[in-house]
Amino acid sequence: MPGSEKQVRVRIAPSPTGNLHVGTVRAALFNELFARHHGGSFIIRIEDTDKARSRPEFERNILEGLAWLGIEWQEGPDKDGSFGPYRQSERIEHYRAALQALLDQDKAYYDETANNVIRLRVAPQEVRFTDLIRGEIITHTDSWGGDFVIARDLKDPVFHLAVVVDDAAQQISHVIRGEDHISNTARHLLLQQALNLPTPHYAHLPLLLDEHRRKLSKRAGEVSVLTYQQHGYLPDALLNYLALLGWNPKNDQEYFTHEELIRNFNLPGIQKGGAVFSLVKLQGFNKYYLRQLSPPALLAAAEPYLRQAGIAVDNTAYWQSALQTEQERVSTLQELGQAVAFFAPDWQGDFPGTLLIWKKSDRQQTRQILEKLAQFLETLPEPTFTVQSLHDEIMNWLETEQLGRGDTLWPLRVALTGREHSPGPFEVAAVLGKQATLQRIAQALEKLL
RNA sequence: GGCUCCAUCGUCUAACGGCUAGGACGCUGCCCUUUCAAGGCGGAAAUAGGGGUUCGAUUCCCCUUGGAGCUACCA
Repeated sequence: MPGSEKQVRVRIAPSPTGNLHVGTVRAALFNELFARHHGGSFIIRIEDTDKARSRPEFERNILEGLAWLGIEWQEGPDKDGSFGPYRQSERIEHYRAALQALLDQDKAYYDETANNVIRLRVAPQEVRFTDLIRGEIITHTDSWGGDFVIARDLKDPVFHLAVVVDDAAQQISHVIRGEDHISNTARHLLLQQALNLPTPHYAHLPLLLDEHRRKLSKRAGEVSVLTYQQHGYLPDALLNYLALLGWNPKNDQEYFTHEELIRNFNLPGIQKGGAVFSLVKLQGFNKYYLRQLSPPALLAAAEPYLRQAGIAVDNTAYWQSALQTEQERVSTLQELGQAVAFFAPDWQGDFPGTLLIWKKSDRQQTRQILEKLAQFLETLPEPTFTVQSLHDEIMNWLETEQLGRGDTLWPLRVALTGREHSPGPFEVAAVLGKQATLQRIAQALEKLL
């Protein structure tokens, strides 16, 4: 078309028949990135024409999940624009009018042989359109049998009719949706022709696949965003990972902020083949984003998970330091909450005494060393309880006492943490402070009697 | 079955028709080291097969094979 470029308006049209799905998130993300890259609008339209399965709590879950991820929309059921309403259940009049027009012009008819549903008349023909990602796609109407159902009755339209009417009414310029809709597109084109409506551009995204390379579905497991939220994945990590599933910037960059994604996003960077959703790789991203958090941000993010692990955060500085010792060692906030449990002031070291004994040592020797170490630590002033000073002091002491590192540091670490694997003893002791450190060593000694 | 889409390491992917096919995650060897991580330095790992076109195909065309999606009065 000559003249000014049409305003970019895109949408996602989730049906509120389940909690927010990662596939929906990725479609939402790609639409949002496309809109913002082109200075356009991103719209959320709730497709609740399936009255039996649609539920308001699912709509809420979808909207809250997208907001949690930092995906922004300009118009939606909770954000009025000039193209509302944004729930199909509230747009029945539009569909009724369209259906009536089709019936009046004899472009559609009541099918008396099948429950009196309304069908669109379709002359046998080839339907073609240009997909922005795949190029020209040609379908013959014979392949699905021609006339197709567009409504159960005047007030009960089927998805095909509703999308076409709404996309036109809301001036959608680009329909960016899952590959599973490719075969529906021909029907939508036919409907647009019958209703004299414009045809938007279409771009069909590759599917998200499970480990068996089948379409990611609820049955396949962890597809609900809520689950990832509960497990302690960071929104930025999920967003970054999802953006790279089926799209890439044509270079080696892996980590993107939301703004960088907006700047770099384009349709040619979208892949044609389906992409397997890998929890392992998502964990890698989450680990990376976890490491980027400042101590206050880390505490803020981790607090719900600490509470979940039975930890009351009464001392901000203490818990910030405690979290830092595990920050690089875990991949989710949930793991983090469990990992720092031993820092609780009222921790009762519930571990077997044998765990205190280093592989080349024995019970008696371990006891003697811990006793001596406690006496030595007793002489250190409180300000010495920093990672660096403790390291220097204890290492020096080991040398003068002619003691082995493993023989000493392993039991110390276990005495303080009760764990086979944990942060180093200096890090932990520095957080605990002198008093708690000595107390835990004393507690451990009792296990060696 | 019919229709449609797709095809580079295990996975996500890069490579104007032109270097030893690059990166990331994972796996793995060594170093570091009190454990586990982290970190440093290495390694294994891919163009599905067959025909063309071309001086030259990962790249373009065809066939085969394989996979997926759709095939609802669900969206």
